[in-house]
Amino acid sequence: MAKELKELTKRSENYSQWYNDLVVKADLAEQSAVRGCMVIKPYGYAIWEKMQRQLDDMFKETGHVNAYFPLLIPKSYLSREADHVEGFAKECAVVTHYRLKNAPDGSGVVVDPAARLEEELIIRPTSETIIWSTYKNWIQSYRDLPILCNQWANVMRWEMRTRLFLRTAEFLWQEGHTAHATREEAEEEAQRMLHVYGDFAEKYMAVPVIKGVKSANERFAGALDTYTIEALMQDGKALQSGTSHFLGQNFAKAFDVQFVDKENQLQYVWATSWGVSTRLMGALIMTHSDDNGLVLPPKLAPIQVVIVPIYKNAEQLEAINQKIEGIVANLKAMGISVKYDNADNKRPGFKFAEYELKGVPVRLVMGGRDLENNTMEVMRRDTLEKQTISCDGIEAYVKNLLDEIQENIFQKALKYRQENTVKVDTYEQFKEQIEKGGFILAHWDGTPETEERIKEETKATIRCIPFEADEESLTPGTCMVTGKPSARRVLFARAY
RNA sequence: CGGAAAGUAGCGCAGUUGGUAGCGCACUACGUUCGGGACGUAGGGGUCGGGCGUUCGAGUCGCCUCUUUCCGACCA
Repeated sequence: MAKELKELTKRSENYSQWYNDLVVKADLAEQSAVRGCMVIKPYGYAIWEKMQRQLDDMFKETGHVNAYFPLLIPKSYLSREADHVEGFAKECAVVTHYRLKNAPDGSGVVVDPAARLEEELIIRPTSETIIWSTYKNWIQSYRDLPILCNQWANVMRWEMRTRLFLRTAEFLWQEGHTAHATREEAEEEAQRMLHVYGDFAEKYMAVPVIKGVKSANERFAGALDTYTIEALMQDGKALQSGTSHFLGQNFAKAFDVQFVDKENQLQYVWATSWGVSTRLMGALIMTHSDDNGLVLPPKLAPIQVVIVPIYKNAEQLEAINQKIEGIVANLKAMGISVKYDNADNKRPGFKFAEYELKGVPVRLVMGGRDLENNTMEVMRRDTLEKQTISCDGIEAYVKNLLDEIQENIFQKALKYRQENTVKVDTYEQFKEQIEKGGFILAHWDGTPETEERIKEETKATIRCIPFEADEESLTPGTCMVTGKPSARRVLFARAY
């Protein structure tokens, strides 16, 4: 194995170090000079674009449209909704001035003290407030409802500790903000979007997720209910991968958004918001990767197939080029993104290692032997298995293999999660089990106090109250901590 | 904002009792190679985070300062 990969493996005892190295070495992203921010590099961004496109299609299919709202939010807006103010992190970037001037001593530019803003502007940490202040003007009658808008944007939260893709000061996301005439419709919307996220995670990212509702402690500030998808990473920690909130009438009341219903009565509208971010990239990386690097699901891989020639001289390369040309064209015609890397400045072994690091699902190799035999070597990234097969019909074989890889990595992740999800009945067992990582299903008395105590003593939180559960989990029991009655088991884990 | 550590070439690091900076990777040129990150030869690149001090002399010692990383609190 190559030196650099050995280094990567050696460090894998420290998962977070391994993760960071992987992100950097696979050329996905790097730390920016700006505190806590990241530079998403072209290869990483290509993955994000694929995710974005797919999600956007799914939003459109469910009747949503895109819009865009301002980056800057007047400070007073953030004071409107009481719970939102109380619960939301105050770590925000604040704009106080609107002009620079040349420093009198010629040392560069300084902030012009005369250009102080009367009201400070906040760089959006999320857009509920600015959007609801806008919706107020869009909504008069029940005929104006529902409003089903989504925004692709960047947001900023001045996080104390950051990690590439998982928690950065600035991140890319989409936030859906909808307005409805009835409570039922809004609740339905919040759940619908959670299922869209769940489908996306499982069918495209090949990341199995548990869908459920958050406990009061973990709920979004200002929401009546927060629905979540929770994924289990390979180090046994949970990652909240997407959330959908039923906001009730809280924001409508805070921003005075009312409509006239069919009976000519004035009503406050019902709201939802939902979002996923570049954190999904973190989930993708941490769910599938191994010590050779990234493993990408074929449906999101920017390069699905890479072809590497092995040759001794220019004539041989020319012969291989000609042979490959047709195969590349056929693969492309089938909608497969393929890269033929016949660059002369890297040796084959280098290319192999590099594309493995980048998680390309399938590698095809043609050398002198293959040229004579009309064969190619096929390697699949998920299992690293190699096979030599005939060039005739290789396109169909590859197409099929991509589907198989997509399914296989999902099953592998699902198996891992199943093996690392256990039920415990006593607090002692719980404390022991939580050290091993993984999901724990346990009974809880439903009080924030007990939840808080568990968090303090074990660092574990209630990830969600799952929608789907086996019969035993839905049978009442007693809280593992207090012994009080519990309606059902809930999902615990340590989380990112 | 509390606790710990680190700043020396693009990256990762070494640098002894103070004597004027080195290694690996990467980079450039040429040649030989090419079925799992090639090798040889020859090159280019740093006034050691910043400031002050001690000293004939500071990467090394002292003080101050800045920055970053890690562990906590906060969070998609």
